[in-house]
Amino acid sequence: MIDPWSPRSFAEQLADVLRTKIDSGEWRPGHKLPGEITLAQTYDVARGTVRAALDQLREEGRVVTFTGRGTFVTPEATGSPGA
Amino acid sequence: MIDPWSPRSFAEQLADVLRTKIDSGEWRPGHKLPGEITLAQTYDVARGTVRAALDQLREEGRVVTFTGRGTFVTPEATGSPGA
Amino acid sequence: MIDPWSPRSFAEQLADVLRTKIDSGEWRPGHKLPGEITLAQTYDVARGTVRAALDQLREEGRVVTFTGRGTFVTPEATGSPGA
Amino acid sequence: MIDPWSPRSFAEQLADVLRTKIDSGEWRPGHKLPGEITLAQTYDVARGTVRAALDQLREEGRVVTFTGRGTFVTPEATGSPGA
DNA sequence: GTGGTCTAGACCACC
DNA sequence: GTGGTCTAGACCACT
Repeated sequence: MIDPWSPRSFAEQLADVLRTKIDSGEWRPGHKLPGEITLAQTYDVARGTVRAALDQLREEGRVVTFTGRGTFVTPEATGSPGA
Repeated sequence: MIDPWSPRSFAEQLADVLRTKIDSGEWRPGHKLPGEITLAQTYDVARGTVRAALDQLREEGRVVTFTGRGTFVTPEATGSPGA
Repeated sequence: MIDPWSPRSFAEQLADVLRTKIDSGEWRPGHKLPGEITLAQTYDVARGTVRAALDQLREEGRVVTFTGRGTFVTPEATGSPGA
Repeated sequence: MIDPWSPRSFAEQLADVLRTKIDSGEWRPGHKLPGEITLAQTYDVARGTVRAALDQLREEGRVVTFTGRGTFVTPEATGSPGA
């Protein structure tokens, strides 16, 4: 899903992928995201890249993270309220 | 009552729930709290998490515990003196 | 080992039994005694009786007990220093 | 170094050991303590017990810990200013 | 019954 | 790598 030839950075691409899951409703409000390591393995990117992508989503208010607990989809972050 | 997606840890959430019962006067001074095991079952958390929550309330001076007897609401811990 | 027809109380008899194990060196300094429940089952006496016997040995300085840890033979409590 | 027959709990004993290293100046201000897992292995106790010991030293102001970095001796925690 | 201590393991974000 | 949180279980003395 991450395209090395894309003009967008890995982090941006990963953020796009995750953002889509959130906005599409695949990951609903309150959903617990996979851990950083799992995401890194799943998309074959470095952990730093995962952190950069999550930083972006955090700034957008789509996810919130809590030390020792995990990263979660913000309750009000869904683009498709229906579904 | 414990929300895994809350920004607060399980222990903090449980402390919040218990603190509210105390401050609201639902549990009046001298009231004996449910046992640690009962609380763990009631809120579906581990006993260690219950103890962490009670540790917090103990530091706040809202409850006192006696080995072999239980945990009780401190005489001066109520927010609603009336009732 | 506890004789219902003995003129000595169950607690005294149990204390005698345990004291012998200590003084004889069978239970050496630092030895951790069986738990109260185990002792009660082993000698077929009530837990209160076990506590009474242990109280006696504590007064004699032969054992020390710590909440949540257990009861131990006092380091200097052996009658047979040799062994 | 942790004595199961001590009158003090494992956590207290471990706190004693570490406190001595600090107060004696063996671990000077700013010194980074071994990680929790290392301490657990070194003293053969569970990590939870290590954390209980560190909690105590933290309350005493002898150490400070930073998530993801480690636990360090507080600048003012030394008993032997010279050395 | 109660709380107190300890174990062994897991998964998490942070650096 | 680090510490932070949580689980599930054990055994203990105390009341």
